[in-house]
Amino acid sequence: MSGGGGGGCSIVWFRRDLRVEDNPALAAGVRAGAVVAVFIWAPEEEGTYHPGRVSRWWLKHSLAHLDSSLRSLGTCLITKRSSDSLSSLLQVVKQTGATQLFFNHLYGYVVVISLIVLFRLIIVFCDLALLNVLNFKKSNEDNFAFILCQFTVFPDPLSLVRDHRAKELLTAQGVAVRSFNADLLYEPWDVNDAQGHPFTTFAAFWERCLSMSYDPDAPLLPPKRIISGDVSRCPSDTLVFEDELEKGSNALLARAWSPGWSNADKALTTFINGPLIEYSKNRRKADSATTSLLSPHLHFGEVSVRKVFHLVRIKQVSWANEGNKAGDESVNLFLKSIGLREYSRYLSFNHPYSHERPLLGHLKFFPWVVDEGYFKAWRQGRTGYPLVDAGMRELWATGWLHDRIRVVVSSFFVKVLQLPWRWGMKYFWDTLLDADLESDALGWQYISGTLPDGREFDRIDNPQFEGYKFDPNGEYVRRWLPELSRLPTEWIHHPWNAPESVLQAAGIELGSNYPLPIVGIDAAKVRLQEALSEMWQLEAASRAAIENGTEEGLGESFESVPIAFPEDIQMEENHEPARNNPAATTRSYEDQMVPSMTSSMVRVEEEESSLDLRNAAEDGRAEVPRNVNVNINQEPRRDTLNQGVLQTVHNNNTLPQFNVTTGLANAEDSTAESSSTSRRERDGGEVPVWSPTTSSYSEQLVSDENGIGTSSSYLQRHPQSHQIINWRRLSQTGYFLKYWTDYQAKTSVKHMYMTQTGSSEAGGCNDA
DNA sequence: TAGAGGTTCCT
DNA sequence: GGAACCTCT
Repeated sequence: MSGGGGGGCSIVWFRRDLRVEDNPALAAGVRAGAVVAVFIWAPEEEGTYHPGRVSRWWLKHSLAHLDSSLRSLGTCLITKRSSDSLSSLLQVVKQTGATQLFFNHLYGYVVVISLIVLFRLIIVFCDLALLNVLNFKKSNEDNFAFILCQFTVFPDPLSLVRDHRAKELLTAQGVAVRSFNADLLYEPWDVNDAQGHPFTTFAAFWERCLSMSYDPDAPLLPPKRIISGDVSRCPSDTLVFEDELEKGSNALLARAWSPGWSNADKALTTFINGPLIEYSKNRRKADSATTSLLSPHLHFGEVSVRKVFHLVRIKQVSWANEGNKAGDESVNLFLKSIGLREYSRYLSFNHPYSHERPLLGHLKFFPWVVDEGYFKAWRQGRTGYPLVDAGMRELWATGWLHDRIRVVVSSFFVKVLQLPWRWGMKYFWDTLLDADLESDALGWQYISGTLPDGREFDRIDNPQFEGYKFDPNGEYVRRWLPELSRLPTEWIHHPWNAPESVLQAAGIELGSNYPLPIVGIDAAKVRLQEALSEMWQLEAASRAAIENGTEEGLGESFESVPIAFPEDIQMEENHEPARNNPAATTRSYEDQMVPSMTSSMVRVEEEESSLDLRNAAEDGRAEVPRNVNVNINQEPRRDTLNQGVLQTVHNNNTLPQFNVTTGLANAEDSTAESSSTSRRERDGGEVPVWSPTTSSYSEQLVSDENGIGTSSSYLQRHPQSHQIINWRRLSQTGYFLKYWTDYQAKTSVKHMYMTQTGSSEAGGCNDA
């Protein structure tokens, strides 16, 4: 391996580390000599989770900022448009004569799937073939075409695996590759319990992180100067991050946000010297001004989490010396949110499929309400619950939401509306500036009760009470729901209880200019209990079938009846619902359009912005059908699908995935007549099937004595059927999961990365 | 001081 | 909804 700067240049591959400060890969490149900085834009590789409009807007500006910083240091950012990062990387190697590649780790999910149904079939029929393929690969065969093929068709459990393939491929081409941890305080494999096992609850995980025997690496300074590699034969592609339709909406984002690493740095300083000290006191406020607003910067790696950690800890020490208890508490609380981000990566490392697959087995039997009217009302902030609606309007308008409000709106989504959680996650993904697959998956699974330490599913938070908790004076609601702006605080979070005279005085006509509650909370509670009973019943039936040996596969198929992702269900009201056209691949961006910024973001006159918002709500999107707003307490109509599902459970099916497909077709037929028809299905979200066809999974579920639980109370209430997936077992079950475990064991991913990282350079290739 | 009762927080 | 933490008697 060539070291030092004497030979060819180094490529520094930027991904989600768009900064020059505390960037170990860049620092290594600079140490090694001449540098070619590269960013490859390959959104297709992200499959369903390719970046939404607001994320793309951020990326565009962040890259421009990075390029400008690199230019001032002596080089520039080469950008490439690609459908395949690896081949683009190889191309850059050839064009620049690079002999080294440096990049920083990603730990997240990589999903390379677009034709999900097709993929199901591939899995069913090609299991063995893929196994052979893997063996082939493991034999160290250096076959570029094969790896590329695998790369584009195969859903990687982890970015680490993808990166490892890049490393293998480039090493075979004579390029020395090194990667670094730049995204986490501690590598996921370094944080284990006393037995050396990964933690399965956040509190224990974070406690361990904070008591590690060594501190996270101190942040690196930016390079003083960068010697540019020869890029004369390596032209940049022009990257297009927004179309004409999106530009108008995006222009408004710039009034509130400043992407770019040095702006991130400013935001960090501002926060530490300002809101941080009152972070604990203000944590119950829905107001964004009390938060760090760092999340989009962190997502794109514009600021290093280690720098955040160090600066905040320094502040904590100084406050501790002053005896400032509130400051100390605030820091702990803020660091906890940093810890949650760490934990999301930790989970995705240890449990690669948690963005698609509930970690607890029972939820796959939950009969989700598949109602596009509900979904639309939620998206548009027209559910009739002011706090929820205000949150959804803020999200829609600004691409951002306070963490508390995220919990409120997503909890409402799952528990009250009982819409498939993956729909909501996908919508967040498309609309949040800080959309982050790992964090969002953690959040939604927490809400959906699928984490061992998450909320119980059978608990419904009442948005009215939450409203008075997080927005006691109604300011937040009034800011985002101008139609309620004149309603007294007493009624602001439950206008449906307000006397007619009060409503009249406030200019509110419920069901007309503001909806009645879309679902009554009491009705939702009843409905949720029914749904849970049904879930346990189905789960028990499935288990019985498995024990009888009549049903081998279903227990493993976590997605028995798929529900299309919302992007597949076209969101516009003026289109036929996509259930009539599930294969439609056209994407609707309408729901991502930002109609207006409002006062909280742009600090313009309240009245003007309110008008904007109102206009936007009425013009920018199709109206929510009136009937959606007035059917309070109305039970969504059930169709016969569930009977079919039950039959499916009892039937002897050797290919459960086909049931899946059939179930989808049936569902489409049964609901084709009306877009406002409600129906229930057993699970949420169209999920690519990497569920195995082997039978070991279910047995492990049943027989596992080491299973981890949800909160014990919940378990106690459902001892009869609560089978919990053991996470260690989970990671060993299923074809792909098995693949990952094998991968970890046989290629020693951990060892590989440890020996590559700068912190243990003696074990890796030398830098000279 | 044990225990009742209230409050807070929950990834 | 309930564990964990308080305050009060």
